[in-house]
Amino acid sequence: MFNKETEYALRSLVYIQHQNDRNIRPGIEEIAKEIEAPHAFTAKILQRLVRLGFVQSAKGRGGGFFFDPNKPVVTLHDLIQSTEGTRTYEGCGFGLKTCDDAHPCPLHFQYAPIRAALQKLVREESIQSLARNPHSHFKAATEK
Amino acid sequence: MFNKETEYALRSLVYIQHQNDRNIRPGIEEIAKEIEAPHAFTAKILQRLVRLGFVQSAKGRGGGFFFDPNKPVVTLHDLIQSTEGTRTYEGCGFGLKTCDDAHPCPLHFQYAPIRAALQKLVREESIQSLARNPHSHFKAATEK
DNA sequence: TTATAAAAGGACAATGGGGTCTTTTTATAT
DNA sequence: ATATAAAAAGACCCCATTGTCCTTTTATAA
Repeated sequence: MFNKETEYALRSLVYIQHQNDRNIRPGIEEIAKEIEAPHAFTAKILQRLVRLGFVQSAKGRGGGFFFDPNKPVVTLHDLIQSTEGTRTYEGCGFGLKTCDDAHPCPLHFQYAPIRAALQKLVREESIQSLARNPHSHFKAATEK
Repeated sequence: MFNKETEYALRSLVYIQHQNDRNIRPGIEEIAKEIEAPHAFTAKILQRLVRLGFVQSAKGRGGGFFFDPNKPVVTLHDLIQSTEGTRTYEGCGFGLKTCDDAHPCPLHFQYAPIRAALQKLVREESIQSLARNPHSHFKAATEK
């Protein structure tokens, strides 16, 4: 569904929140290993996410990544907006600049409800909701 | 939703079928102009689609692109498989190699039904069904 | 049979995605 | 204070996507 940067960002943040909930502030090596992503690239991505304020970091001994519990949750939509953009679930499936019920592309009435469901998903789910999802057993992640 | 190549391919083929239904075999200049895509790139894409047998072409004066009415319809899934691949609607939303009901990623139960709807869409809709869709007014297409 | 109209083919180029590697900065434990 | 552990920063690289442009082949109309 999403590109590598978004996937690594998503998995990293969920892992960080998951560990934070256990009073651990994981470092980049641990994160990259656990989510099965290249560590240098993951570092770059997290660096950006820290600059954007999605997550915080502490340098030096005992440092690592962590969330400020006082900040609002980070929705998938927030995250995706900052990485690959929302074209995937906000644009016209046919690629038209203007496409709506009044001027539909040939795919419009079939695609619109799916796109709406995607939008609902990314706006309702957050790093926190995923990290605390009792139905999932997220440990390591892998991709070809 | 899809990348440029897929979008241009999709719009080109739908336009060709639409014109064929009016006994016209459009040429590359006309197609590119109508779907608002770069003509040289569109030519490259159509060249590939001809080689793959999705559509046919005639060289020389009075030439152009056309579908063989005796061939089976080209589903969106067929087309997408030949361009960007089906990762968008077949992979795990979280990027896990293995993710199913038994070993779900944190997004699995929310994403699975949407992915299934996407798969249904691309398998049920075809170039032909889109070209003949009475509810759409596809003329020109545009994208930023 | 020759000029012309069209698609096919191939070389090239810009941009962004997906990375690596090394150095620098910062914090902390000793 | 100093060695050490960590994140930050920046230079660099490869390749796929997204194109352009020029030449060649093929068909047809005149």
